[in-house]
Amino acid sequence: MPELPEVETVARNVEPHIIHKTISRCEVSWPKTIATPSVEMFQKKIVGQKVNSVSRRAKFITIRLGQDSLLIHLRMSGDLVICNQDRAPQPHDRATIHFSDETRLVFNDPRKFGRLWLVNDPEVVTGHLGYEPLSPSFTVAILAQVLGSSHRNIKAFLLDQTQVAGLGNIYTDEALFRAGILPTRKTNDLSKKEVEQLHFAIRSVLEVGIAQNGASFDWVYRGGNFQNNFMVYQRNGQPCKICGEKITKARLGQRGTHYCLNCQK
DNA sequence: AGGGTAACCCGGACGC
DNA sequence: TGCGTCCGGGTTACCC
Repeated sequence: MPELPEVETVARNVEPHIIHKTISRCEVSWPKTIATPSVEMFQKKIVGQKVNSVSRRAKFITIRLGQDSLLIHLRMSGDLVICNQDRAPQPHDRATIHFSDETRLVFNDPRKFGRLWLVNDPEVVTGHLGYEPLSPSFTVAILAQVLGSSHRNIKAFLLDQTQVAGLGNIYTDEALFRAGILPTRKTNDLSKKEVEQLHFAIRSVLEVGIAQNGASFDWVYRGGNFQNNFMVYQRNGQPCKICGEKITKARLGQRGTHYCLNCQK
């Protein structure tokens, strides 16, 4: 095996390092609720299985194995690290999957919010999810349809993974700003033009976020550079980058919600 | 159906 | 310096 640099990675960078490899061993060091089914079953069943493919569904990473599928949700602070056997264990390593060629896939997660599943059918985990916003099937007409069938405020709707899947608090606030829509608006009260703007905003915000490898705030919430593109998120009290008005932060649906009262209607 | 709340976590920021 | 308290990310459970 050639020299393998340690890679702090995002999902789409994992595949080339693990594809077609066979799992020889698995350690889970935080045995409370991290793994489904039980940690014991997880560790036992995963050994001997070969990686067939790596894909993504909303915020879930799906690794199809010979027999089962391994699903990973990083939540906020989770990280996947590809390394060789020389890497010393780190303080927040929660699970380590060893491959027969001595390389490893380490799940590191300071906040212990991330989750792992080993299931026969990935739909058991992801079956409840709504539309994939970057999929061609997610059209303006589809968005208009799901918005029309709900009576909630748009902020809560966008966070609901069973409707449109994959937006978290940051991307919801950023998408609503870019669409010029206040987070308190009702889903079934948006004009045709606003739905079009929202559809475009959801996609572009995710595309930029993915291109930037996500956002970093500090050493825990670390990733890429999307924070440089924040228009409203965590900018409360600061001037709007478009109109100069102070960005407002309010509590909506138990979540910090950031918006510009001038740019968003 | 929608909304509100609590729980799960813990490093960091803040106040005293 | 040191200690206590609160925050926030995503999700589920549960209640009204």
